[in-house]
Amino acid sequence: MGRSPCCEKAHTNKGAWTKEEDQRLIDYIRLHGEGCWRSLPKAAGLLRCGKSCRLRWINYLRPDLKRGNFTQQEDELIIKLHSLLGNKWSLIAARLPGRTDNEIKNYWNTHIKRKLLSRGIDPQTHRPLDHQPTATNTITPTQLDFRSVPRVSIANSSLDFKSNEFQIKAKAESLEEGDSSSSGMTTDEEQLQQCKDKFPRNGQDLNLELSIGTRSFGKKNNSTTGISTANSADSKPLSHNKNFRLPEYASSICLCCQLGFQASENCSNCQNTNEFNRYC
DNA sequence: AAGCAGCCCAACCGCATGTAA
DNA sequence: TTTACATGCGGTTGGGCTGCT
Repeated sequence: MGRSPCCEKAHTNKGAWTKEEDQRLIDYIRLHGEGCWRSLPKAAGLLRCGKSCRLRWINYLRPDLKRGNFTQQEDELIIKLHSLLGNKWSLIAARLPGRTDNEIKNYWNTHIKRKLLSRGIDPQTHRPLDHQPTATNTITPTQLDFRSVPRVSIANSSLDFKSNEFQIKAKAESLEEGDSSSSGMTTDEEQLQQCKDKFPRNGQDLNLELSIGTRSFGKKNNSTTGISTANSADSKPLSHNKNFRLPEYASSICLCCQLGFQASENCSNCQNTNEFNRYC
């Protein structure tokens, strides 16, 4: 079954946005807020498709965007997050205040990939380039199908999906407590140790507690996984809900804080509850 | 100065997912 | 339960910019 186009393509502009179009979009959203992207172009007098308007707003016009170069801290945080989440750019962006998924994706492809390759690290697997995969290797983030699991959490460095269909074992905690110098260290443990060496903790312990939310905060519990969705609020887009406030769990899952990111003391995600900030 | 190649990034496209009817 | 629609995500593209010859 083919899908109908999202808009009437014959009468829409494409390509770069003009200043006038930008201003129209900004003015409209200031007056009416985000949401209902399909009808927005017509209402705002723009000859653009709704998706294009949404993208332009999210990636370029939003007032809370941080422009300019990525800092060294952001670089390292992106690398850490990518090693955990894979190409889940929206999840990564949710943990970098003021950065968009598109921006991070571009930055990854143009800078960080090269940087990791120069360090002799495979950007996809975060393993040494000469590493030969074995049958017992743990699953890399990019192999995870997050969509099949509505909400998962990585707590205490270990988790199971769907009754042991597969398992990730990140042993940072046990390494922390155990004797890493022992000759009995496994290959994975060695790699984790290397990873720990590569990413100094800025004086704090690395806590891998991580929760991954779906786009909408649905009402249902997932009985097959036994993992409940985050809240029971209205599942409409956040901007549609005038009573929207940051979910209660948000501060508990702020990964930039959990990772010991130095700037976390001032993490705007944890403090700011306006609707432009996504949960972090 | 002109031509070329490579890089960067804004924008597009197709697909997946959630939801309302 | 099914279907159509709206939205969001990730991969890809292409035009502009920059540096090199």
